[in-house]
Amino acid sequence: MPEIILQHFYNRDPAIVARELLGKLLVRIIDGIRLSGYIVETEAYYGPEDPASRARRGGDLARTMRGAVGYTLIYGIHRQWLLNIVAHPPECYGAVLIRAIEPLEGIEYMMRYRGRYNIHELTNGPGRLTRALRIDKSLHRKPVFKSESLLRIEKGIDVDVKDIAVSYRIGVSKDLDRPLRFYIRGNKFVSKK
DNA sequence: AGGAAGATCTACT
DNA sequence: GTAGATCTTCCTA
Repeated sequence: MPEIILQHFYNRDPAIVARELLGKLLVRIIDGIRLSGYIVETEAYYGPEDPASRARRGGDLARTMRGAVGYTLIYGIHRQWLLNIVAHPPECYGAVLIRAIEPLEGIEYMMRYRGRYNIHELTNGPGRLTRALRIDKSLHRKPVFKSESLLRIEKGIDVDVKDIAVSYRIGVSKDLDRPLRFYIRGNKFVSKK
């Protein structure tokens, strides 16, 4: 039986959650088919004090980032959907962006749907993985800690601390002074070295 | 009602 | 390496 990750896992600092999400299994059920992949790259985002955070702009995204943890936060940019998980201590803002996964189940389905047949180009980027897993705005604000969710996070593999690499975030024009991107060193499915 | 910004991806040179 | 595609969201008037 697959083991779901419980809600309290997300009730911590987003950087901690981002690091510990590495190796977890992202599972998507679509048309009764199970698609999945190990999370191999994440980024942590904070509240309005974070120049790269969507919380800065207010509105629904900011409210969601301060709302219940363990829920999806999905927003569009440049015609793609980006998947985040709300994660923060009580009364704070925070979310973790899922940037890349290593495909495990349903690889053929993902290839057909995305029209890409090179496995290394299937899910190595935040916009790419949402397309491969058919994730869109209809999955916004849904719990990933329930075993019946169509998009959820399950226990995956243990990642050794020494295999975790850290860098500054990618694609942001103004970053914080501390590196908030986490990825599995040497993994072939990470979006960038 | 309009405008601007943006946590990207792809194709082409 | 870089330009351009093309969409959602929020802010201002």
